[in-house]
Amino acid sequence: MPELPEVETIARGVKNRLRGDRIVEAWFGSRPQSFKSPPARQAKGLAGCTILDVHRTGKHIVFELGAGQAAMQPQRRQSKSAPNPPVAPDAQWIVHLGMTGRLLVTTQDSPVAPHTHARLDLASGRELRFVDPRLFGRLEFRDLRDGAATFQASGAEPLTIGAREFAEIFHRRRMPIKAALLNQSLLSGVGNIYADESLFAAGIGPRRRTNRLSAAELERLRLELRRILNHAIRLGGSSVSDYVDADGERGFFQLEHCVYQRTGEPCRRCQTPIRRIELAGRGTHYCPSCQR
DNA sequence: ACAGGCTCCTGCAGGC
DNA sequence: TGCCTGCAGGAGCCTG
Repeated sequence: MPELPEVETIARGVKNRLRGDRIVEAWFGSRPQSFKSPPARQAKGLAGCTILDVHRTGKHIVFELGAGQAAMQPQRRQSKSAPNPPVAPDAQWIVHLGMTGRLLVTTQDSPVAPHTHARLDLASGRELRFVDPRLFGRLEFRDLRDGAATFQASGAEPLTIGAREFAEIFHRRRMPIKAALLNQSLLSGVGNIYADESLFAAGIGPRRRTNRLSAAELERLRLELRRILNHAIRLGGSSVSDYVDADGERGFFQLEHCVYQRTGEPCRRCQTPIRRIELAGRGTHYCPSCQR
């Protein structure tokens, strides 16, 4: 299940492979759940666009697109020396992987996997495919020339948020801290794994109400969350090619979880069995001794 | 405005 | 061996 570190790694991998390539034609399937904007409009908008950049915002992968040939010119002029200057995009394609969504870069003749909901034919002869068995992922196209707003995450960015803003966000709420970490309108990108792991690292019980946490505890949580996310990004980086190319989720779960899905196993710090409860509708794992 | 619960969807693990 | 049940979860929506 891709959270911030996985999405960051995938976005980097896709960017390295596809930047500068052009979408010749796009095909969309017939599962309406997958499409945040109408599939016919997405296909029409994507056709002919050049992929200028790919990056992560929250758990979303954002493709910055240039319409037609004009977008390629600045890249050609600059190709050898300095990095390309930023080019204002004409459109964006926004991919949310949900739980089971994957982006695959394949050749055009490779067999189409079940649950493939979108295929983009590329000028390089390759194909970018969106595969998503559980249909929790979403695809959206925004034509910025039509006045659509640039995509923005609803919550703050966990890797860069400062101490004051972090404290302000959580201090006003009364919900359990675990629920708050999962709330994407507060922080964007944290999912179940990293919520549990960061709370363990910070020594905070998942049921604690956010407004009852001390300033020191909130700051500890902010720093541990950032540390764990960055650590996971470093681990994920090594396996991006496997993931994007073919079948591998291999490598993405190298991260040594301390609590997540370790119910009943001994805490790595104090040997107390890890406990599992349900909180905010999610399985929640914690050490009853280390987390207060 | 906020908190919390429900729902979507399918693959897989575990039990009988 | 094969079927059935329950579980996994991101985020939008609904209710209190």
